[in-house]
Formats: sequence, structure tokens, C-alpha cells
Amino acid sequence: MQSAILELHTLGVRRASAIDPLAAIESLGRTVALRRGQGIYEHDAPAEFCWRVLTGCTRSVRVMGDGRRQIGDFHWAGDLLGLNDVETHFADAEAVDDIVLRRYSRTLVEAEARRNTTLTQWLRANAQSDLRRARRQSTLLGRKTAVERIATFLLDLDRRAGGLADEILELPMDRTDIADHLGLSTETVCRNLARMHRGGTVAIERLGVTLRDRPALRGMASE
Amino acid sequence: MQSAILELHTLGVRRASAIDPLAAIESLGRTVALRRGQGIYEHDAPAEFCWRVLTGCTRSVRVMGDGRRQIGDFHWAGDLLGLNDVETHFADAEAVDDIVLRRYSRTLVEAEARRNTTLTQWLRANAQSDLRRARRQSTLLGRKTAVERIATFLLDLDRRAGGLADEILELPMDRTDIADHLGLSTETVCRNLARMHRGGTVAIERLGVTLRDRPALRGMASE
DNA sequence: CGCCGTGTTGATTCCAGTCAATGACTGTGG
DNA sequence: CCACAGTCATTGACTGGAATCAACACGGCG
Repeated sequence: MQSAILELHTLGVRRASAIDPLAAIESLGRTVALRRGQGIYEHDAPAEFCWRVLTGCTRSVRVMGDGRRQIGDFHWAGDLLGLNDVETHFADAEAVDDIVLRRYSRTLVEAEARRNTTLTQWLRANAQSDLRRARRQSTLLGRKTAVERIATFLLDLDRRAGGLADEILELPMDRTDIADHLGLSTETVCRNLARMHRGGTVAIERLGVTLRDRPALRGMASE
Repeated sequence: MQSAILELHTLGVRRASAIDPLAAIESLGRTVALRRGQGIYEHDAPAEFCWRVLTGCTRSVRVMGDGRRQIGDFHWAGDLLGLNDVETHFADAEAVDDIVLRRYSRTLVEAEARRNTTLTQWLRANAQSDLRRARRQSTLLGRKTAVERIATFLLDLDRRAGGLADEILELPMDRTDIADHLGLSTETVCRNLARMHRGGTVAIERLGVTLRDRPALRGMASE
């Protein structure tokens, strides 16, 4: 359990505050490892736990009756999930690759939040930050073209990863996941990546892509 | 200022708690009336105020460089806006029709939130509720067809309005607003409404529509 | 070595967008 | 009271971008 927190601090943690907001209940958490594709929680199930990603990547999926999928968010080391689902979970959560999570009782988090104002404020900020990204995603899904969506997606990942010059940008999720996140088909994702590749904007690697021309990519994203 | 709150309680107020969360600072608010089309605040401007809709309807708009619009949300009597924008506003807000708002200083709201736990909790719940709707909208924009989007939209409005049998469902926004909310063109909105009309699912009225066959509409929405 | 899952590419279809014209109302001023 | 302009809604014709359908390539692994 100590190792979990220590490990966390050695990783590139996104949006993590200097002080761990869940420090007070950290020792009451439990570390869980899952293999790629396994489920973390399911839509409509009681939101008994929330989770912090320690290593790996997860996805939040909403599935329609006929199988159409929409991936709301990917979560990475340091991110929390399930925290903003009131009563029941609002989506399925699944492991994109092999992951390690730390699990906390929501009852405990909420109890702690009632006596710790800082935590409550932080929880609100967390919800607001999720909201901001969801709104940005709406613009992408409602109004952007396929190229714009893909360029935006790559730049978002790049920003999170630190935007290192010629480093390979790892894409743990498969083309279907990317497509379902961007409201496209896998074929359209492939074709546009191929086109960017031919144009010299990106290079397609074994486990990801390398961004060769970020300015061009920013142009394609029409932010 | 008393009249504002009284008036509020005489309206069909959505998601309003029995106790007004902003009661403590209600007397420090200011009532503002705007004509249709006027702006309330602008994207990237400092989020100095938040607002409660007393009468009428507002829209939150994100505009891309080339003019493409995405309307995130419509807000109605009882709804708060601008509350979840941290530091600066994340969208433009405009009056859909003639509206009356009550304006509160965000500094005061935040100050009150620091000493009033109930308010803090409520603010978080507010952000979560906005988030939930934004996520639902993502599924709509990412994966639903034009008919499904329109049917979903109509049923959402209907639910808010109370779902009265043959009452006319007022649509204060124009077709462009609906289109920009659903990620469609005005023509597609028109054509599909016309098709629903021909099929007897809805009737198209002067200032709105009447839902003639809600079960059929629910089928079209594929929720 | 050959299977299987994933990725890529090609051919074709189709839903929704675009362009264009017309119609229905509203409000205004003569 | 009516003519007119302006706005918004509707409908039609055509186009186009992405989806769908269909092979095929490739790498990992039993």
C-alpha cells in the first residue's frame, strides 16, 4: 500500500495536486491488478468504490442497445475514476492494457469529505475538470471533421505525455477504441492516420505514433 | 430581490432543491433583464459572476474559428450558469428569448462555500449533474443518427416540461440552435421533423411541437 | 507453420451537408 | 391597412465525407 503511493509519485501524474487528496484514507485503499480487457465496474451498478489508476490505461464506455459504443474518457496513471458517478455508475469502465489500480470505498471518501473541506473543494474541482473535458469533447464530436478529431486526439495525448520532441507517443488502445472515442469508424481512423503518415506529419510505429510535425498537426486540429 | 425568489418558486423549476442553495447571498444578487440574442458572458472572460435563470431560456455556445457552433446546453428557469467555469468562462452564454436573470458575485459564492458545507456539497452535485448530461450528449453526438438525436432532444424537453399529454411543447430556440446543439444542419433538423410530422409522431406548431406518439418517439430515440 | 486478432487498403453506398429557391410570418413605416 | 423587408422554416437537387462491406497484410503465439 505504501508502494502504491510511492509508485504514483514516480510516474508522470496528470493534474495531480502536490498533496494527495485521498491521503487521509490512503491506507484504507486496496491495490488491484487487472489484465487488458477486464472490467472494473459496470454501468448502472451501485457506485460502491472509486479507483485511482496507478499504472496502465482504462476506458469509460457507454454502450447502446445495438452495440454502438462511445468512449467518454481514457484514464491514466494518477487519474481517478468513478468519483463523479452518483449512486450508480454512468458507464462501464475497462482496462485498456494490463493495469494496476487502487480502490477506495466511496462511503469513506464521502465521509471524509464531510469533515474535510479541502477534500470537498478538491472533489468539486475534479468534477469541474471532467466537465470541461466533456464539453470540449462535445465540440469535437458535434462539429469537427475526421482529420480534426484525430489531430486533436493526438495532440491531447502528446500534451499529457509532456510533448517530448521525437519520443514515440504510445497508444495502448486499439483503433476501435480510438474510433469509438472520436465518433468514427476504425477504417476512417486508419485512413486518416495513413494520410498523415504519407504527408510526413506523423510516423506510425509498432505501439504508437511519433509526431513529426506538431505545428502541422495543430493546424489540422483547428482548435 | 424577494420577488425574484418568489417568482422562482412559482415556476416549473428543474432540479431545484427545496431549500435554495444560494439563499444566504440571495439579497446580494442583482436582477437583470435581457432581450433575445443578447450576450450574458463571453468565452475566456474572467468568470466574475454566475447567474440564475428566472424566466426564459439561455444557450451556452462554443464557436470555432471558422464559425462552426456547438451549443452545449440550454438553461431554463431555475438553472444556474457560469458556476462551473473556473477562472474564465468556457463558452459564450446568450439569451435565446427575452429573459430575466439574477446575477451573483462568484467571489461571494465561493466565500460562502468555504464556510457553508451544505453549499459546497451542493455545488459539487451541481457540477456532477452537468457532467452527467455532458456525457450523455457525447453519446448522442458521437453515435446517434439524425432521427435519434432529434427524438432524444424532444423527449428531454418533454421530460423537463412535465410530459403533459397533448400540451404544446414550446421551442424558444430556432432551428439553427437545435442543429448546433445536436451536431446537425438546420435542413436536416427540418427534414426529420417534417418526416415525424408526416408519420404522425409529432405535430408542428407555431412556437413548438406537440408530441402525438411518445412511445414511437422513444423508439426513435434508441435510448 | 498456420491460426487469430488487429491493422490497412479498396470499392461502393448512403446519410447528412451544401447550395439554392421558395414560402410563411413579423414587424415597420408609409 | 397594406406594401415591404427581413428572418426563419421548409423543400428540392445534388454533392461529398465517412460508413459499410470486403479483402488482404502482418505479427505474435500456440
